[in-house]
Parts: sequence; structure tokens; C-alpha cells
Amino acid sequence: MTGRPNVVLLRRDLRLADNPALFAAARCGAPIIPLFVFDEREPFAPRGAGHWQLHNSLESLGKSLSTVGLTLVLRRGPMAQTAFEFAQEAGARGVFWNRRYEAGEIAADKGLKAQLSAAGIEPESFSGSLLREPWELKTGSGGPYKLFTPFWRALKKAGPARSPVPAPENAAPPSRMPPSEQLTEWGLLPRRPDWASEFADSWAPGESGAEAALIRFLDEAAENYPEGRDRPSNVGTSRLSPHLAFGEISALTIWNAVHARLAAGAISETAADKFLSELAWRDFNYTLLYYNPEISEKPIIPKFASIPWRRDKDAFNAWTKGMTGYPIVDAGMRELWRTGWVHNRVRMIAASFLVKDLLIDWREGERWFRDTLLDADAANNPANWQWVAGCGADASPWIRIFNPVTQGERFDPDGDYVRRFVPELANVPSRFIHRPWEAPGEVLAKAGVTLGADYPNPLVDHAEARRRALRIFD
DNA sequence: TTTTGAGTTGTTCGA
DNA sequence: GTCGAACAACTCAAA
Repeated sequence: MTGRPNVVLLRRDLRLADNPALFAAARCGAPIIPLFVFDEREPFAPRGAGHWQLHNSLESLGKSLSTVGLTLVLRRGPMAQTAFEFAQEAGARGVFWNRRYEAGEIAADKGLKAQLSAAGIEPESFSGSLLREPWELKTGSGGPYKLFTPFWRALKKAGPARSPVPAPENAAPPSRMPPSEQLTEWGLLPRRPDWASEFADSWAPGESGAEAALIRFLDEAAENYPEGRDRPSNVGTSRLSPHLAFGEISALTIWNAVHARLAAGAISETAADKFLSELAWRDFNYTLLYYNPEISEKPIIPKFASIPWRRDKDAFNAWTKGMTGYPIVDAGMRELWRTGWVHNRVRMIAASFLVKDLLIDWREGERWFRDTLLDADAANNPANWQWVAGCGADASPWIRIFNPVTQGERFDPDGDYVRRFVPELANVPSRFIHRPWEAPGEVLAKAGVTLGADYPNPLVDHAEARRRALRIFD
């Protein structure tokens, strides 16, 4: 097709369905160039494990786009400059994108908007990621919500802001296509060692993988979600977080799919409500990010800025490697390393252990998760770390310290989860699986475990560490 | 303006 | 084994 094209700038919205920027470009009738810009210098750009997801997601996106007649262009470099130069090179008429909410990303996109306007290229941004924009839901006095429950009530009452838009069909590429960089040359897949060798057993990055995960959840797990979500040994959660983090599916699509099942009587209101409230947490965390732009650096409650964190490289390394001697913590940290994801319940236990038991700065944990999780983003990861550390948005009057033994016994009673990720404990009886140091010598011998050799002794005594944390956080 | 009710996910103690 | 109270008295949101 001839005529000046519109560029659709893609970032963490790697999908065709319900992509407002792509839809708007398709509706224009002008030729379309989908452009993915990878700016590795952005603090919340995919990194570490995220490179694996990004590679596979882009590969999948490229194929999907080609089925509707479009060619994905890949470029690396500073976001605003790269996108602007590309728009000029392509002789673009407009550049469309879906909004982002992290301070640096907002600044980059704002700069791009100004640059494009000055050059006579039309910029247009859309709401495509959240159910409601962060500035839409306000308290009675006009401020942003600081507690989840009132936010959730307001979101439920208001509902999503827009209707979903379909994927484009038979879109038109331009007659002259600017060249793309080659995905394989970006070197995003790990080699020597290939630490992602098992990721594909757990994940299918891309839009169709996201859709399959949603269907699987609705068919098999949604009805039992309120209880099933807390059992890390089961697939009781939606496992949609990596797909959401890369925008392979929209929150609105998920919201509507759950409502459709509810209307059909296929799931109960209780189950739907519980799950949708978790989806609402994502919106809430983005609101927190928007109004607390330093959320990954500064405690939302300022008095927590003066906690005397311990600098203990050895303890931190033991935590990252899943060698703390607390089986549920170690299973979680090894699940993270092996699969790029950890069950939510175990995230809280492992995070609480780092912050409260080891007294290591939550920001170090946040950075580790940012590197190793497939689903890390600028909002959810920092906001949840702040919640665990107790310096976040909720105002609980006393500090919460998870007991790794109690939590393990409550949520992994048979030890199935621990046995899967900490195989050296596989033969320890359930009674001792979450407290192997209390097992009699002959029990450990029979299970083939020597504490301190096959599996570490506890890094700290939890009861003692708890008293220390209570003293320091007071 | 003042008041009132409530706050994701917890733990421990003691009856 | 189970259950309610204490934790510490704060901050938020709405009436």
C-alpha cells in the first residue's frame, strides 16, 4: 500500500487482540509498521530471565503479525531517540502507542511526543494496560487511594473504562519497509550455561500461550481459586503473570472472560470476586507506582527509611541459591531460579525471610526478583516488596513476620512442593520436612540426609531472628 | 469538622 | 487440637 504509514510503537503490549494503539492504527486505513524498541537502559526493561520471555514473545508476535499481513520491525537503543529516528526514516504520518506509568518511561514517552509533534508527525497514546488509568479512581476528597480495599470497592463499582477491541485483520504494510534488526542477533537466549533450559516446560510465551493459560485456569482452577491459590504444590493460580507483564494478554480480556464464566454460571461469585480482586491489585500497584515514582527506592511510609539493614553478602547469596536451611524458603528460591517464577504464597514467605529474619534491605530482594522473575514489572514487584517489608501502602499497626515452619506446614502439609524443588529432602518424612533439624538422627540417616553436608543447617534461628526484627522495626 | 470503622495474605500465648 | 485475644495504638476513607 502506498501513502505515509503509521508506526505502532510496542513495548510491554506484545499482542494483537485488545491492543488499542494497534487497533487505532488499523482503523486509520493507512499502512502500518509495528515497531518494537528495546531500550536496555530503562531500569524496568526486561532483563535476566525476562530476556528469555522477551525473545520468545517477540518471535511469537512476529509470526502473528505476519498472518495479518504486517512485518514486525525490531530496533535497539534509547527509547525516544530510536522511535523518533525510525518514524522519520519511515516517513511516518503518526506514531501510536499504549501508555506506560513508570516515571522514567513517562518522561521518555512525553519527550517522544514533543519531538514528533515538532517534526509534524502525529503522536497518539492510548490506555491499553490497566482496567482504569491511575488518575481515574479518586477518594471522596479527591486524592489517590492508599488502601487496597476502598480502591477495590471503587474499581468494582466503576468497572473497566473501555470495551475490548479486536485484533486487526488484513492490515496493510507500507510499500517501502525500513529494515529490522535480527532477533537472534540480540543474543537474548542464554548459552553457557543455558539456565533457561527448563523454562519451556512451564511457560509458553506469546499471545496464544497466554490465551491457553487463561482457558486452563477458567476450566480447571478458577472455581477452587479461593483455597487452591494457597497451595504451591498445585497449579491453583492462573499463572498469567508473565503474560500480563509482557502484555501478551490484557487485564481487560481477563476481566471480561471471568465475567462471562460468572454470567454462564460456570464459576461462583465468591471465586470470581477473589480472583478479580487479585487482578485489581495490579491496577492498585500501578496507581501506587504512579503517585510514588520512587517506589523501588524509597519506602512509601517514610519512617522506615532509617532501618539499619545488615550487609551480609554470604546470607544474601545463601538466600538467592535456596540454601538457607528453611525448606519452604529454599524450595521457593530454587523454583524461581529453575522456572523464572515462584508461587505467590512462597514469594511472601521467602521475601519475609530475607527482610525480617536476615534483616537484609528489601531493595536487594526487589533487584534479585527483577532479574530472575519472568513477571517482574515496575509496579507489582516493588509494591509487593514494600508490603512484605511493612513500609508499603497498608497500615497494619504491628509487624508481620512469617514463620517459615508454620507457613510450610500449613500450605505444603505433605511437603510435595519442598520435595520437588529440594530433592535432597525427598525422603524426609512429612512430619519433619519443614523442620529437618528437629528430626532424630536415625530418621535423617534413613532419609539419606546429613545436615550441614547434603542440606544446610538453618542460617538463623527463626525465634531469635523474630525477636531481633521486632526490636529493630519497633 | 469530627467521628467511626476498618486495614491481603501473620504469630504467639494461654485457656 | 482449637480458638480468641493481644500485638500497638497508626492511617485511611467515608459518613
